[in-house]
Amino acid sequence: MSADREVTIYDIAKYLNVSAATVSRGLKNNPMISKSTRRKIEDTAQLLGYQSNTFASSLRSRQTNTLGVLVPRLNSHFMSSAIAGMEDAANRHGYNLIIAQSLEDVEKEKRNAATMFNKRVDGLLISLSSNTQTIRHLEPFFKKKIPVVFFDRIHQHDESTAVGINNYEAAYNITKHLISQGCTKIMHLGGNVLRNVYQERLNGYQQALRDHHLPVKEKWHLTSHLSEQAGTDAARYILDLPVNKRPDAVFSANDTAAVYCMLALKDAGLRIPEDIAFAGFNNDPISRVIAPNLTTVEYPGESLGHTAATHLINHLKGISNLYNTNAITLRADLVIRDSSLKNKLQE
Amino acid sequence: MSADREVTIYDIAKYLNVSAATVSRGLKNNPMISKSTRRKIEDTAQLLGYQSNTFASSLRSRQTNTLGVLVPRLNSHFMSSAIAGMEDAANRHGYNLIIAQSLEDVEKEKRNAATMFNKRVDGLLISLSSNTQTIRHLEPFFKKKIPVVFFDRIHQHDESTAVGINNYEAAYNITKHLISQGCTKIMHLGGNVLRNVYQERLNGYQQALRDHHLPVKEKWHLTSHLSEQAGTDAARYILDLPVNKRPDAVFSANDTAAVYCMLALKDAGLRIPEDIAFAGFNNDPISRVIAPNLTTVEYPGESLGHTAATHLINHLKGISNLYNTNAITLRADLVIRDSSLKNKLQE
DNA sequence: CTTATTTTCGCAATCGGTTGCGTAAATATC
DNA sequence: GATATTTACGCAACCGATTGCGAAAATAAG
Repeated sequence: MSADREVTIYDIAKYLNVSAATVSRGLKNNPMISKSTRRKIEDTAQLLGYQSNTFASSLRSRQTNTLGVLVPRLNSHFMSSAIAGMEDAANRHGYNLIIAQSLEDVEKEKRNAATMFNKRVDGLLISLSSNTQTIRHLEPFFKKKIPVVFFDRIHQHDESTAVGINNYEAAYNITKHLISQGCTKIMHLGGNVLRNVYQERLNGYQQALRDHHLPVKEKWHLTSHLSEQAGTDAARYILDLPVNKRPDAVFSANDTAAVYCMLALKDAGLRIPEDIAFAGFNNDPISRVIAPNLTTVEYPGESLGHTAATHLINHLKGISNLYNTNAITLRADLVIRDSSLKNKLQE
Repeated sequence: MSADREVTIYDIAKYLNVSAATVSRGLKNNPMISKSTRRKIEDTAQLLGYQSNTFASSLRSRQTNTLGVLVPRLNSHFMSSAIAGMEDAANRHGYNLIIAQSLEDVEKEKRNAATMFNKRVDGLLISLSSNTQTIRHLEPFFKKKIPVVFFDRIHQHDESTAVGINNYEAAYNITKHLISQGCTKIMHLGGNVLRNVYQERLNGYQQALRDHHLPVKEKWHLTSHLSEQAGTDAARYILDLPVNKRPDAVFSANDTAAVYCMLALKDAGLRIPEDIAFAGFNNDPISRVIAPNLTTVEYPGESLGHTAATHLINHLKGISNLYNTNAITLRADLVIRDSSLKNKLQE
């Protein structure tokens, strides 16, 4: 009854006059142990209130059933959905998640990676911070053959899988859509091109312009953190242009910037989509609240997280081999809404 | 150079001709070890590429530097902000977070609690699932003196602290505000009253009505999951009422339901706030995007998470004692916006 | 009733740090 | 210069579960 002393397999062993080895095996349903003693062990464990000690187990067996998750920020709709998906997949297979955020700071990312390594996570799920240049800080993982899966913000690497969408294609298609609506002066609000997602969205946007013989102007490409403020600033930028030089459409690399740009332009009296059409990216909840509803790209956070985690776990369980899979690309459909439908009346 | 063999303190010890005990102490900056050998140990650790093994440490020292976080859902703005705050606080003090979600299911909450216990978290941060009745599944924590901090969805308990806001007061004040705008028929969209937050908001709403001699009608109190669908359903409910029986204001226990109710009512031609005023709860991003902007209560997720985690860590470090603190109440101010300002023109 | 197999289990080493206690060396005290 | 303190470190026993290998017990084969 003493509160501090832990109940161990030795207590169960003593109680049943068997060895700790037998108890250990019995608890793990090892077929080596007879059905009857296995039952007795389980019953006694229940009776004594035994709780397995994960450390002791991890120390010896060299596996933790824990996955590390390293993200730039936790509090965005996309990211929290992705993590929800991961948690669901992990939980389903008996894994736990250790989560840390880099807050877009490489140094913190490095420290967090080191911590995860020290905690001996069985695998790592990572989305890079905006200013990460190399992934040398992940070397310890590669060296020790700890599987790494990149998601969303990817880095090409031979020994890991990248889970995401075809950003190029999505951006290309949404730009094409704007062009099909009669827009010819399309501006792009982009993120740091150090990150593949923003680089690819920029590329898709530019290629669509070129393919439709529209000019690619540097003035129409604004780079920012895609924050609310960035959206508002972009609106200011547009309003400061001479009226005849203003874009007739904006494609933003996320919904937040798009929405706050729209809000400011609406305040200034511009009509959407008549004066200026809008398209975003992510299908964030705010895109369905803004008036008019924002055309965007469905970025399936939850299933992306679920897929990434499941892929990692399958590798750990030996069901599949991660090293053979270079990339997993999820479907990311266009969600056409009123913010870009200039031809609505005609149709 | 063999890839599998781990570098341990014994390797460092052998390299420097000292004992492993000295290395262990040196690595932890134990003053018992001289400055010079401490430096040598650190240098050698660096040289050999030593990475501490957390399990071995946890096994012996009986502490994991890990906090368990158990929430109903990860992917809401409030919750992901709270977790971001916790992560920040934890990281600052050398703690890690293990996160799991109950998906509003008690059984999953129980299983997750057991897992966290087995993982020997140093402390637990929990927000209850909507249908949790008792907290017997947390008994192992209390018995073993593992500190538990409730946040948001609280349960009163002698040996744990509850971190949240004064829901009663906030609801009272926001209802009072609606009354001050001339509203007399105020409807309430509430959540499951099993959870304190929804019970208290309901109480505050009702008391405000009574204090202003307004009737408290059961018909004007809808209980739901406060989802988007619930908001839309509430709108349907309102529209189905005879025009002269319709409420002239809605106070929703969250912003999501409020916003989707607004959208549906606007579609039906009702004017906000002229025909029907609106107030929500949480200050979710969508509340600043909907037109007109939604009056709401600022629920500071990030600082709430930060506070809860810091409080827990301070207890663990012996800086303060959690058992002395019954509750921590954060400020939750009203955010008055256009959705409720009927007197705007007059003012 | 032997001998060969299969089942079922125990022994003991191991995983990698941590820590109470003891002691030699270094420094201080008178 | 002898004794009292302080400093710096080593010894060895843990922490609690896992697992290769060997062996006893139970069952099958002849």
